This record gives sequence, structure tokens and C-alpha cells, in this order.
Amino acid sequence: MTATQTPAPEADWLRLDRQICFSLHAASRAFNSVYRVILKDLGLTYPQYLVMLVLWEQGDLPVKKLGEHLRLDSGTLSPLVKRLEGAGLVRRERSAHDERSVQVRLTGEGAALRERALQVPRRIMAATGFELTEIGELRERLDRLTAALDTAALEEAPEHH
Amino acid sequence: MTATQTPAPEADWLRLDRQICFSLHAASRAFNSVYRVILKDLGLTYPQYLVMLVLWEQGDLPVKKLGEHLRLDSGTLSPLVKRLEGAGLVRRERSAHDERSVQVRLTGEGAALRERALQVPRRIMAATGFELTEIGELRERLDRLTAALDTAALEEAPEHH
DNA sequence: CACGATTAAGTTGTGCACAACTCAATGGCT
DNA sequence: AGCCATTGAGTTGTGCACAACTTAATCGTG
Repeated sequence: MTATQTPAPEADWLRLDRQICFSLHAASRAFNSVYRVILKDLGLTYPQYLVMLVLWEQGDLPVKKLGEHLRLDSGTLSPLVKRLEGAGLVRRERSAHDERSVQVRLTGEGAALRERALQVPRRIMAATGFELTEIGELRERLDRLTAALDTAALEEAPEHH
Repeated sequence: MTATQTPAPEADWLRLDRQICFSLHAASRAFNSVYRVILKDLGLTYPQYLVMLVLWEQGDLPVKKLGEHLRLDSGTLSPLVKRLEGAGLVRRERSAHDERSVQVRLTGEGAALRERALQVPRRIMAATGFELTEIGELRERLDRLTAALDTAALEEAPEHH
């Protein structure tokens, strides 16, 4: 192309980029898809399951805290939590001492669902066919990637604080 | 952790599941977010960029083939390609010898955009801070994961053709 | 106390993913 | 040829992600 000799160095990078983009994108969707099937029994979507996992682990939380745990903003969480409320799994109550804040509380039904959810991880593990250690390594890499991307995102968008 | 006595084995699995789910989910979104910023210059979304990468690499393709490369169905691709057409990057033409099929063709503008896209991968690499080899390893694991999940998905949904 | 800035939640609008569906073109089979 | 199953694209409806915005409560500082 434009280069002197070099066959097409930048073009190779594009090709590589396609492969990386695609791998992560596809893995995310494949994971999502397996969860979708398994979670259908519980009547939950994958993001709803994530919210429930946090609530089961941390107890009742305001929407803000939920968002911090999941890195999601109110634009995503508000309608999602509303659907969970519609399903009878949580209630939403404005906090007494701060009327801006809304507490998300597990209902009895929501808490009980945890028992049925206990079987989910085993089924997912079986679906991946991965060993525990391998999953751990993958997770470590992904977390490092996310951390790196997060700092990079801040630098790209020059709105410093 | 869950040694000989195993205090609450299933609950630990739930906790682990939350970590894995979350890692992949978060990594995918973080990646998406960095691409969003970088691709804004090109006027492309992340999935639109994936489509363009395939077209630049493979040349004009029918929607069906595009979908096979990207594992996306017409429900996702039809409106996406229509938006690319609206942006003047591709044209859609019904195939002459099979009126069902629609060829997606790069316009001059669409082909030209590739030149500007050549800088994207370098910026992404810089954002991740990963070495090439490390990215390769990550990609290998993700692809294996996706493959395992895909077969598992078929077994879960017992619709054997 | 007052007033401007900040904060939490929610709303609106756009785009993606996917299931379930429609519709027209094609191909196979008798 | 005639009929029907299959195929490719598109549509509809639901839910998620996120940017940009609104609204109301709270906080900080003079």
C-alpha cells in the first residue's frame, strides 16, 4: 500500500484487532447465552441475576451502592430493579433519612430464590468445561484488562475529575 | 477456603460465580467503552466497526455470510447494515441470481474509511497496556471458552435439529 | 438562614442482542 | 408441473447499556 517495502504492517494490526474484538465480544455473548438458558428456570435475565447475586451477598442496598458493585448507572438499574419488583423479588423504599436514596430490599420470595440459584454455578462450570484454576487465571487477566481499560478511558476522555 | 470441612460449599460457588460473571461482563463493557471513545472519530459504533472490519478483509458479502463471520443473525444485522447504508458506507443490493440474498457492498467512502481505521488497533493496544503475546493467550482462552459454551448451549437446548 | 452546587434516582432516546415471527424466493421430490 | 419444506432477509417486541437530561433532596459556605 502506501509503504515502501513492508507488506502491509498496519493492515495486519487491523486483522489482529478484528480477532481480539471478536473473541471478547463472542465470548461475552456466548456466556450470556448459556446463562440465559439456565436462568430461564429462575425467571431471571443475566443482568438481573447479577443484581440478585449482589443482594444475596451484601444484603439490602441503595440503588447507588448496587451500581457501584456492578459498575452500572441509574439509567440501567432503575428499569431493571423495577422489573425485579414487578416479579416480586425485591421492594423499593425511599430511605428515611435521605429521601433521595432508594433502598432495594429482598422480599421473602427474592431471598428464597437463592436456594434455587445455588445449582447455577455448577451447571455453568460444567458448560465451560474449564478447571477452577483456569477460570481463576482467566478472571485475573480479564480484571487486569478491565482495570487497564478503565484508566485508559479516563485519559482518552480529557474530563479530569 | 472450602477445605476438608466445607462450611458452606454451595454458597462459595455462588460467590465465585458472581466474580466470574462480573469479570467477563465488566471486561466486555470496558472494552466496548474504550472502543466507543476511539471510534467516535470514525462515526462508528463498536458492532458497526466489527462489520466494517469483516468487509474490509473479506470484500463484499451477503448479509448471511456477514452473520456467519460475526455470529449475528438478521435481526441484529438488518437494522445495523441499514444504518451503515444511511451513513453512506455501504450499499445493499439484492443478488441477481438469488433474489432472497442481499449483497452488502462497500461504497468508495466505506472503503476509504479503512485508511482512517488503521490507527485504531494501536490506540487500543496502548489502552490495554498488554503485550502482544499476552493478548494472544487471552484470545486463545476466550475462544476456547466460547467454543465450549457453544457446544454446551446446544446440549442444554434439546432441539436436536 | 439562604442560595448555589452536588447528589440520587429516574426519564428519554439510540443502538445492540436475541427470540419469535412474517414473507418471498428457492429447491427438492414425486 | 405442482406442492411443500427450507432459506434469507426483514419486522416486532423485550431487555440491556449508556449518554444526556430532569427533578427533588441534601450539603456547604458565606
